[in-house]
Amino acid sequence: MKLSSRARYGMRAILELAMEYGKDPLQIKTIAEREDISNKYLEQLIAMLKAAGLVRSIRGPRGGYLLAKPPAEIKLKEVFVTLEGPMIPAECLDHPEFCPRCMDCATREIWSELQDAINSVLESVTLADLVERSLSGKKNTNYQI
Amino acid sequence: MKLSSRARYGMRAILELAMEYGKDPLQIKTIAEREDISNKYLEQLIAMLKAAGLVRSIRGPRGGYLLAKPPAEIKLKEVFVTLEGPMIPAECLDHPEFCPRCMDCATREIWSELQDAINSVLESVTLADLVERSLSGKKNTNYQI
DNA sequence: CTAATATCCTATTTCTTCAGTAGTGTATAC
DNA sequence: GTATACACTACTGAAGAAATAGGATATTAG
Repeated sequence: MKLSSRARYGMRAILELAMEYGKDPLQIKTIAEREDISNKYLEQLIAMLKAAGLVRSIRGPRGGYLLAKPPAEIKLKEVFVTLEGPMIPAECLDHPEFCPRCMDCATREIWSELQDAINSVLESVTLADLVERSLSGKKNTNYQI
Repeated sequence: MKLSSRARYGMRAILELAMEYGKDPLQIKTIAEREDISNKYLEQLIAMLKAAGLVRSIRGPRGGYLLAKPPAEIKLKEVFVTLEGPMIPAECLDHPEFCPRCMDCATREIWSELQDAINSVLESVTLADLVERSLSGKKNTNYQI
Protein backbone atom coordinates (compact mmCIF):
# COMPACT_ATOMS: atom_id res chain seq x y z
CA MET A 1 0.00 0.00 0.00
CA LYS A 2 1.48 3.20 -1.18
CA LEU A 3 0.35 6.74 -1.71
CA SER A 4 0.05 8.03 -5.24
CA SER A 5 2.48 10.62 -6.52
CA ARG A 6 -0.51 12.89 -6.78
CA ALA A 7 -0.98 12.82 -3.04
CA ARG A 8 2.69 13.17 -2.23
CA TYR A 9 3.48 15.91 -4.71
CA GLY A 10 0.21 17.70 -4.15
CA MET A 11 0.59 17.78 -0.41
CA ARG A 12 4.06 19.20 -0.69
CA ALA A 13 2.88 21.78 -3.18
CA ILE A 14 0.01 23.04 -1.07
CA LEU A 15 2.30 23.17 1.92
CA GLU A 16 4.52 25.52 -0.06
CA LEU A 17 1.49 27.70 -0.67
CA ALA A 18 0.53 27.55 2.97
CA MET A 19 3.97 28.73 4.00
CA GLU A 20 3.63 31.77 1.77
CA TYR A 21 0.15 32.60 2.93
CA GLY A 22 -0.39 36.35 3.05
CA LYS A 23 2.48 37.00 0.68
CA ASP A 24 2.74 37.22 -3.10
CA PRO A 25 1.39 34.45 -5.27
CA LEU A 26 3.63 31.48 -5.94
CA GLN A 27 4.15 30.32 -9.48
CA ILE A 28 4.04 26.78 -10.75
CA LYS A 29 7.57 27.15 -11.97
CA THR A 30 8.81 28.08 -8.53
CA ILE A 31 7.05 25.28 -6.70
CA ALA A 32 8.06 22.74 -9.30
CA GLU A 33 11.65 23.75 -8.94
CA ARG A 34 11.65 23.72 -5.14
CA GLU A 35 9.93 20.38 -4.96
CA ASP A 36 11.52 18.75 -7.96
CA ILE A 37 8.32 18.01 -9.79
CA SER A 38 7.58 18.23 -13.51
CA ASN A 39 6.16 21.61 -14.35
CA LYS A 40 3.29 20.35 -16.41
CA TYR A 41 2.35 17.58 -14.05
CA LEU A 42 2.25 19.90 -11.09
CA GLU A 43 0.01 22.20 -13.08
CA GLN A 44 -2.59 19.45 -13.20
CA LEU A 45 -2.34 18.67 -9.54
CA ILE A 46 -2.80 22.29 -8.58
CA ALA A 47 -5.74 22.45 -10.97
CA MET A 48 -7.37 19.74 -8.86
CA LEU A 49 -6.73 21.70 -5.71
CA LYS A 50 -8.18 24.77 -7.34
CA ALA A 51 -11.29 22.93 -8.50
CA ALA A 52 -11.75 21.81 -4.92
CA GLY A 53 -11.66 25.39 -3.75
CA LEU A 54 -8.51 25.04 -1.72
CA VAL A 55 -6.39 27.22 -3.93
CA ARG A 56 -7.04 30.26 -6.07
CA SER A 57 -5.09 31.69 -8.94
CA ILE A 58 -4.07 34.95 -10.53
CA ARG A 59 -3.39 34.96 -14.22
CA GLY A 60 -0.87 36.89 -16.23
CA PRO A 61 2.57 38.18 -15.39
CA ARG A 62 3.28 38.28 -11.66
CA GLY A 63 0.43 35.87 -11.28
CA GLY A 64 0.50 32.49 -9.62
CA TYR A 65 -1.34 30.58 -6.94
CA LEU A 66 -2.53 31.39 -3.45
CA LEU A 67 -4.20 29.44 -0.74
CA ALA A 68 -7.94 30.13 -0.96
CA LYS A 69 -8.43 30.24 2.80
CA PRO A 70 -6.24 30.53 5.88
CA PRO A 71 -4.09 27.45 6.48
CA ALA A 72 -5.86 26.81 9.76
CA GLU A 73 -9.09 26.25 7.89
CA ILE A 74 -7.77 23.55 5.61
CA LYS A 75 -7.65 20.06 7.01
CA LEU A 76 -5.27 17.59 5.44
CA LYS A 77 -8.24 15.37 4.85
CA GLU A 78 -9.62 17.81 2.27
CA VAL A 79 -6.33 17.95 0.46
CA PHE A 80 -5.91 14.23 0.58
CA VAL A 81 -9.37 13.39 -0.68
CA THR A 82 -9.04 15.91 -3.47
CA LEU A 83 -5.87 14.30 -4.70
CA GLU A 84 -6.30 10.67 -3.84
CA GLY A 85 -10.06 10.35 -4.15
CA PRO A 86 -12.42 9.26 -1.41
CA MET A 87 -11.00 6.72 0.95
CA ILE A 88 -13.07 3.63 0.57
CA PRO A 89 -11.11 0.51 1.40
CA ALA A 90 -13.91 -1.70 0.11
CA GLU A 91 -16.98 -0.99 -1.97
CA CYS A 92 -19.33 -2.52 0.54
CA LEU A 93 -18.62 0.24 3.04
CA ASP A 94 -20.47 2.68 0.87
CA HIS A 95 -22.78 0.28 -0.89
CA PRO A 96 -23.78 -2.53 1.41
CA GLU A 97 -26.31 -3.78 -1.12
CA PHE A 98 -23.39 -4.58 -3.36
CA CYS A 99 -22.39 -7.53 -1.20
CA PRO A 100 -24.96 -10.09 -0.12
CA ARG A 101 -23.12 -11.13 3.01
CA CYS A 102 -22.21 -7.67 4.21
CA MET A 103 -24.33 -7.77 7.28
CA ASP A 104 -22.38 -10.51 8.96
CA CYS A 105 -19.00 -9.85 7.47
CA ALA A 106 -16.31 -9.31 10.05
CA THR A 107 -13.75 -8.14 7.53
CA ARG A 108 -16.04 -5.29 6.60
CA GLU A 109 -15.75 -4.00 10.13
CA ILE A 110 -11.99 -4.05 9.93
CA TRP A 111 -11.93 -2.04 6.75
CA SER A 112 -14.23 0.40 8.43
CA GLU A 113 -11.92 0.72 11.40
CA LEU A 114 -9.01 1.25 9.06
CA GLN A 115 -10.89 4.00 7.34
CA ASP A 116 -11.67 5.66 10.64
CA ALA A 117 -8.08 5.46 11.79
CA ILE A 118 -6.81 7.16 8.68
CA ASN A 119 -9.50 9.78 8.73
CA SER A 120 -8.86 10.68 12.30
CA VAL A 121 -5.23 11.43 11.54
CA LEU A 122 -6.06 13.52 8.51
CA GLU A 123 -8.89 15.38 10.16
CA SER A 124 -6.87 16.34 13.17
CA VAL A 125 -4.17 18.17 11.29
CA THR A 126 -4.48 21.40 9.34
CA LEU A 127 -2.12 23.10 6.97
CA ALA A 128 -1.39 25.59 9.72
CA ASP A 129 -0.14 22.73 11.88
CA LEU A 130 2.09 21.57 9.08
CA VAL A 131 3.49 25.04 8.59
CA GLU A 132 4.23 25.31 12.26
CA ARG A 133 5.97 21.98 12.30
CA SER A 134 8.03 22.95 9.31
CA LEU A 135 9.09 26.24 10.84
CA SER A 136 9.90 24.93 14.29
CA GLY A 137 12.75 23.07 12.74
CA LYS A 138 10.93 19.99 13.93
CA LYS A 139 13.23 17.22 15.28
CA ASN A 140 11.34 17.38 18.56
CA THR A 141 8.13 15.80 17.41
CA ASN A 142 6.60 12.60 18.61
CA TYR A 143 8.43 10.18 16.43
CA GLN A 144 7.92 6.53 17.10
CA ILE A 145 9.58 4.58 14.34
CA MET B 1 -7.31 4.94 -1.77
CA LYS B 2 -8.68 1.49 -2.07
CA LEU B 3 -7.67 -1.96 -1.00
CA SER B 4 -6.63 -4.44 -3.64
CA SER B 5 -8.85 -7.40 -4.42
CA ARG B 6 -6.02 -9.50 -3.14
CA ALA B 7 -6.38 -8.05 0.31
CA ARG B 8 -10.15 -8.19 0.37
CA TYR B 9 -10.50 -11.68 -1.03
CA GLY B 10 -7.55 -13.05 0.86
CA MET B 11 -8.73 -11.73 4.19
CA ARG B 12 -12.13 -13.26 3.70
CA ALA B 13 -10.58 -16.55 2.66
CA ILE B 14 -8.30 -16.84 5.64
CA LEU B 15 -11.20 -15.94 7.90
CA GLU B 16 -13.05 -18.92 6.50
CA LEU B 17 -10.08 -21.07 7.39
CA ALA B 18 -9.93 -19.56 10.84
CA MET B 19 -13.56 -20.40 11.45
CA GLU B 20 -12.88 -24.03 10.63
CA TYR B 21 -9.79 -24.25 12.76
CA GLY B 22 -9.50 -27.67 14.36
CA LYS B 23 -11.81 -29.27 11.84
CA ASP B 24 -11.25 -30.87 8.45
CA PRO B 25 -9.33 -29.05 5.75
CA LEU B 26 -11.23 -26.62 3.56
CA GLN B 27 -10.90 -26.85 -0.18
CA ILE B 28 -10.35 -24.02 -2.60
CA LYS B 29 -13.54 -24.94 -4.33
CA THR B 30 -15.54 -24.57 -1.15
CA ILE B 31 -14.09 -21.24 -0.15
CA ALA B 32 -14.37 -19.86 -3.64
CA GLU B 33 -18.00 -20.79 -3.74
CA ARG B 34 -18.80 -19.36 -0.33
CA GLU B 35 -17.00 -16.14 -1.03
CA ASP B 36 -17.81 -15.77 -4.67
CA ILE B 37 -14.27 -15.64 -5.88
CA SER B 38 -12.78 -17.19 -8.98
CA ASN B 39 -11.41 -20.60 -8.19
CA LYS B 40 -8.10 -20.07 -9.92
CA TYR B 41 -7.52 -16.62 -8.59
CA LEU B 42 -8.18 -17.68 -5.05
CA GLU B 43 -5.70 -20.47 -5.52
CA GLN B 44 -2.98 -17.90 -6.09
CA LEU B 45 -3.94 -15.85 -3.09
CA ILE B 46 -3.88 -18.83 -0.81
CA ALA B 47 -0.53 -19.76 -2.25
CA MET B 48 0.76 -16.41 -1.00
CA LEU B 49 -0.64 -17.09 2.44
CA LYS B 50 0.96 -20.49 2.41
CA ALA B 51 4.32 -19.11 1.36
CA ALA B 52 4.06 -16.74 4.29
CA GLY B 53 3.55 -19.65 6.65
CA LEU B 54 0.04 -18.67 7.66
CA VAL B 55 -1.66 -21.59 6.00
CA ARG B 56 -0.72 -25.19 5.35
CA SER B 57 -2.06 -27.66 2.83
CA ILE B 58 -2.89 -31.30 2.36
CA ARG B 59 -2.78 -32.69 -1.13
CA GLY B 60 -4.91 -35.27 -2.81
CA PRO B 61 -8.50 -36.32 -2.25
CA ARG B 62 -9.96 -35.08 1.02
CA GLY B 63 -7.15 -32.56 1.08
CA GLY B 64 -7.40 -28.82 1.30
CA TYR B 65 -6.11 -25.98 3.42
CA LEU B 66 -5.74 -25.41 7.12
CA LEU B 67 -4.60 -22.53 9.22
CA ALA B 68 -0.96 -23.14 10.10
CA LYS B 69 -1.30 -21.80 13.65
CA PRO B 70 -4.11 -21.02 16.05
CA PRO B 71 -6.19 -18.01 14.98
CA ALA B 72 -5.15 -16.14 18.10
CA GLU B 73 -1.56 -16.22 16.92
CA ILE B 74 -2.21 -14.59 13.58
CA LYS B 75 -2.46 -10.83 13.52
CA LEU B 76 -4.29 -9.20 10.68
CA LYS B 77 -1.16 -7.27 9.98
CA GLU B 78 0.62 -10.43 8.87
CA VAL B 79 -2.19 -11.34 6.54
CA PHE B 80 -2.43 -7.85 5.19
CA VAL B 81 1.25 -7.42 4.53
CA THR B 82 1.41 -10.79 2.85
CA LEU B 83 -1.31 -9.86 0.43
CA GLU B 84 -0.86 -6.15 0.00
CA GLY B 85 2.86 -5.81 0.46
CA PRO B 86 4.56 -3.68 3.07
CA MET B 87 2.78 -0.49 3.94
CA ILE B 88 5.01 2.34 2.92
CA PRO B 89 3.07 5.49 2.11
CA ALA B 90 6.17 7.20 0.80
CA GLU B 91 9.60 5.96 -0.17
CA CYS B 92 11.36 8.40 2.08
CA LEU B 93 9.99 6.70 5.18
CA ASP B 94 12.17 3.72 4.52
CA HIS B 95 14.94 5.43 2.60
CA PRO B 96 15.53 8.95 3.87
CA GLU B 97 18.58 9.29 1.71
CA PHE B 98 16.29 9.10 -1.30
CA CYS B 99 14.94 12.57 -0.67
CA PRO B 100 17.28 15.50 -0.09
CA ARG B 101 14.80 17.52 1.95
CA CYS B 102 13.52 14.68 4.10
CA MET B 103 14.93 16.01 7.27
CA ASP B 104 12.76 19.07 7.39
CA CYS B 105 9.78 17.74 5.53
CA ALA B 106 6.57 18.06 7.46
CA THR B 107 4.59 15.90 5.06
CA ARG B 108 6.89 13.03 5.79
CA GLU B 109 5.76 13.12 9.39
CA ILE B 110 2.16 12.90 8.33
CA TRP B 111 2.76 9.86 6.19
CA SER B 112 4.52 8.32 9.12
CA GLU B 113 1.56 8.98 11.39
CA LEU B 114 -0.74 7.49 8.82
CA GLN B 115 1.41 4.40 8.69
CA ASP B 116 1.33 4.10 12.46
CA ALA B 117 -2.43 4.52 12.61
CA ILE B 118 -3.03 1.75 10.12
CA ASN B 119 -0.51 -0.54 11.72
CA SER B 120 -1.97 -0.12 15.14
CA VAL B 121 -5.38 -1.23 13.93
CA LEU B 122 -4.01 -4.23 12.11
CA GLU B 123 -1.70 -5.25 14.92
CA SER B 124 -4.36 -5.11 17.55
CA VAL B 125 -6.69 -7.60 15.92
CA THR B 126 -6.11 -11.31 15.42
CA LEU B 127 -8.01 -13.85 13.39
CA ALA B 128 -9.43 -15.17 16.63
CA ASP B 129 -10.98 -11.78 17.26
CA LEU B 130 -12.50 -11.80 13.83
CA VAL B 131 -13.92 -15.25 14.32
CA GLU B 132 -15.45 -14.18 17.58
CA ARG B 133 -17.00 -11.13 16.03
CA SER B 134 -18.39 -13.20 13.22
CA LEU B 135 -19.93 -15.74 15.56
CA SER B 136 -21.41 -13.30 18.01
CA GLY B 137 -23.82 -12.31 15.30
CA LYS B 138 -22.21 -8.92 15.53
CA LYS B 139 -24.66 -5.99 15.24
CA ASN B 140 -23.56 -4.87 18.69
CA THR B 141 -20.11 -3.69 17.79
CA ASN B 142 -18.74 -0.21 17.95
CA TYR B 143 -19.87 1.10 14.63
CA GLN B 144 -19.38 4.74 13.96
CA ILE B 145 -20.28 5.41 10.35
C1' DC C 1 -2.77 -50.64 -10.11
C1' DT C 2 -5.78 -47.23 -11.44
C1' DA C 3 -8.79 -43.53 -11.46
C1' DA C 4 -10.43 -39.57 -9.27
C1' DT C 5 -9.35 -35.63 -6.55
C1' DA C 6 -7.17 -31.61 -5.15
C1' DT C 7 -3.06 -29.03 -4.65
C1' DC C 8 1.07 -27.00 -7.22
C1' DC C 9 3.34 -24.17 -10.60
C1' DT C 10 3.94 -20.84 -14.10
C1' DA C 11 2.77 -18.53 -18.37
C1' DT C 12 -0.38 -15.50 -20.74
C1' DT C 13 -3.96 -12.20 -21.27
C1' DT C 14 -6.76 -8.35 -20.40
C1' DC C 15 -7.79 -4.23 -18.28
C1' DT C 16 -7.13 -0.19 -15.73
C1' DT C 17 -4.70 3.45 -13.65
C1' DC C 18 -0.78 6.17 -12.89
C1' DA C 19 2.54 9.38 -14.28
C1' DG C 20 4.00 12.23 -17.41
C1' DT C 21 4.18 14.84 -22.02
C1' DA C 22 2.51 17.91 -25.53
C1' DG C 23 0.25 21.58 -27.54
C1' DT C 24 -2.81 25.17 -27.76
C1' DG C 25 -5.84 28.78 -25.80
C1' DT C 26 -6.70 32.90 -22.66
C1' DA C 27 -6.19 36.62 -19.34
C1' DT C 28 -3.24 40.41 -17.73
C1' DA C 29 0.71 43.46 -16.34
C1' DC C 30 3.95 46.45 -18.23
C1' DG D 1 1.25 44.53 -28.12
C1' DT D 2 4.10 41.41 -26.26
C1' DA D 3 5.80 38.57 -22.81
C1' DT D 4 4.17 36.02 -18.91
C1' DA D 5 1.77 32.70 -16.45
C1' DC D 6 -2.42 30.18 -15.87
C1' DA D 7 -6.25 27.02 -18.35
C1' DC D 8 -7.69 23.20 -20.79
C1' DT D 9 -7.67 18.87 -23.13
C1' DA D 10 -5.80 15.10 -25.49
C1' DC D 11 -2.51 11.63 -25.84
C1' DT D 12 1.00 8.00 -24.60
C1' DG D 13 4.02 4.68 -22.29
C1' DA D 14 4.70 1.74 -18.55
C1' DA D 15 3.32 -0.77 -14.71
C1' DG D 16 0.48 -3.39 -11.94
C1' DA D 17 -3.96 -5.64 -10.87
C1' DA D 18 -7.12 -9.22 -11.81
C1' DA D 19 -7.92 -12.99 -13.84
C1' DT D 20 -7.62 -17.09 -17.05
C1' DA D 21 -5.50 -21.27 -18.82
C1' DG D 22 -3.23 -25.59 -18.78
C1' DG D 23 -0.70 -29.07 -17.29
C1' DA D 24 2.26 -31.45 -13.46
C1' DT D 25 2.32 -33.78 -9.03
C1' DA D 26 0.82 -35.98 -4.83
C1' DT D 27 -2.58 -38.84 -2.37
C1' DT D 28 -6.55 -41.51 -1.37
C1' DA D 29 -10.06 -44.96 -2.33
C1' DG D 30 -11.48 -48.92 -4.49
